[in-house]
Amino acid sequence: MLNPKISEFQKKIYETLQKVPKGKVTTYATLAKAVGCGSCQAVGGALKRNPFAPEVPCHRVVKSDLSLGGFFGETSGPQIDKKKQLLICEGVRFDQQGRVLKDCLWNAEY
DNA sequence: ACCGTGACGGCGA
DNA sequence: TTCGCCGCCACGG
Repeated sequence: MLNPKISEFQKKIYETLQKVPKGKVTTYATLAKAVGCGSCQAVGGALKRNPFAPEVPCHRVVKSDLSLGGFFGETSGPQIDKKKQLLICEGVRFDQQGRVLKDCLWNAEY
């Protein structure tokens, strides 16, 4: 549905995520700070149960160490591979370590 | 590089 | 409705 009942907490996360331009990625910690939350895991949990799958680009969120992190509840597997391909498709580059290049990170500290 | 702890929200029993 | 446990993490030792 377009209007499921969600908490303001998740709403903020989704809006912040939508501010991330295509071809760029952000981290859980950055999102957590953006919403004023001290827990990065809470952010991940919200994305995990993200009711707006294609609407909210949850695939543009990576871990603070620039690794892909998880995707739809899978820390590894076909979902993660899909996530990687999706990011590449948007223009995000990866190194041989499977990490996102830092210049692809979205600077939210303006 | 690895393991343990910290922190916050959501969901299940 | 309340309590407890888990989770797409982060960071320090």
